[in-house]
Amino acid sequence: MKHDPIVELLDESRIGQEIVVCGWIRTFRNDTFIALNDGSTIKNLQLVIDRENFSDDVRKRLTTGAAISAKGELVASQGKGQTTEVKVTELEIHGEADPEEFPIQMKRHTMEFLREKAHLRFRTSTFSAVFRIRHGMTYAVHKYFHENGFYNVHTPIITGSDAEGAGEMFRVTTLDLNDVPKTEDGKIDVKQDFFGKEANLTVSGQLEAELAAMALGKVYTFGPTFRAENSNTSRHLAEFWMIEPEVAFADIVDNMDLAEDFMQYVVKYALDNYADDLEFLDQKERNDEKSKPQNERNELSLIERLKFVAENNFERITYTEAIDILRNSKPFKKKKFKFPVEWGIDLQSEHERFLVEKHFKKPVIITDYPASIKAFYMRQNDDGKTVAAMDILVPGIGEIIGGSQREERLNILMEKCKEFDIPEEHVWWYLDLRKFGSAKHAGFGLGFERLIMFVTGMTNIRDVIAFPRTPMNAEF
RNA sequence: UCCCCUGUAGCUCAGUUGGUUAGAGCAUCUGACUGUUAAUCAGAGGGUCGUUGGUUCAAGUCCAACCGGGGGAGCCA
Repeated sequence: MKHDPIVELLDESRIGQEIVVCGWIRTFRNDTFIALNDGSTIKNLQLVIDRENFSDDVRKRLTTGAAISAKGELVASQGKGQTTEVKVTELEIHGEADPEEFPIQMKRHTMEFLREKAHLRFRTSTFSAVFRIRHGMTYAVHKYFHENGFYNVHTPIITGSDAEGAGEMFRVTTLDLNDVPKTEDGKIDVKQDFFGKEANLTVSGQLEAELAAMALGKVYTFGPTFRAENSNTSRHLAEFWMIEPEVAFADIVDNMDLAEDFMQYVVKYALDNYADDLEFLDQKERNDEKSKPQNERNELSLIERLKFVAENNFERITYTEAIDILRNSKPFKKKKFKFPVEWGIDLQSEHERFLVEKHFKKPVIITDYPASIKAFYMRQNDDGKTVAAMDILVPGIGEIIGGSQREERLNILMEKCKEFDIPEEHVWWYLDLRKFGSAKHAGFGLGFERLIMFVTGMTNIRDVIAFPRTPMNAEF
């Protein structure tokens, strides 16, 4: 059915035209006024039903959630809440929504309740705003990389490489689980499986992206990623989307510059293109925070935070400097930290939060971590103790980006494999890259959902993805 | 996986030291009103108190196990 998106009918320029709209009823007030939403904008269009032209029977079926289309003239509104409205002449009800059963009402629901109604939560203002912004961020990611000379690479979702050490993996198999073929010594006979070897869902496209970068120069991946960790937190998913740029002839500083420029670009894109949705989420956050104690509220509003990030440089410190700051901090001296702070140990959430939310109050890039707490492929620094790693931490979410300059020297990488107990035959292709035209290169991984949390102000990662996959949860 | 909190109407919640027939607001239904803005006003219906077992004359309330949800931690993006 040919029809006009509501987003185009809200300002005065089309007043006087005959229009057709389709959408879902948010409320039907006073037996006369329909608030209609079609997903093209967070705002509703008001339809005015002349009671004399529409029977009681028709009006009775106009309930919250029903799908309708309407034809009529767009006129200047007589009421105060909107500039335009539709004087309806024809009305069609496509699908009723039984008010006794339809669970979504024109009032506040908890995020937990809506999470159980995953098929209907798109109909709410909050989630439609989140998913419009999510789309915009997807577009902004591709736009940024395309405009900066990067090529998108589709790295495999099913992978035979298992030495990345990035986390627990989901096994992929076509073997009959009720009758698994065994070898003579009682182990699973993987030779009979689909790929003739163990296969898993990818935990990262990085190693493959490196191969592409060392030919195409600048590449990025943007795809689904799977971690079979039993993580029950507001910032972990079993299935999430990750963005992984990889750049040849780049060092750790180039990498930081790229990450910061990228973050500022996509945040600015949201501010410039999704003002209505952000305004709504900004207001929602203020309302939600009214019930919280002062010290748990954000000092800046959502939109103020985004503007701040778009306009200010990130703080850059080394791991060693971070340890010094922590050891000289008030909470350390008053023994408020639960975990010890000393050079060589990994930073805990409480330490990261102090640095980002209390000390610097802005995104922080921490570099040059001890080699022992980072992955085997990260480039060893000249001090022999640290590697050229970088994590970007943002207020409220924590780690949003993790990256590094990669070890390009074959002999050092081979030593690292030994140290980390990674058999060379598992990563021969990755090592080969260092044999033939090796060069320094760097990249990072950015959790897309964590970016969406940051941009929308949503506090649970399950509420920024349409169908969250978490332990014991895959209903839809 | 660990620690803490929590589960009462469609939704959000109250329910006292265990004690009659289980409470409110919103939603729903009926009626009134008719330029409303989460419309308003009057009335009505709506409950296996997460599940199972236990203590007790008596359990929404106490105990145990299990199942869900939330917050925090670890792992990380």
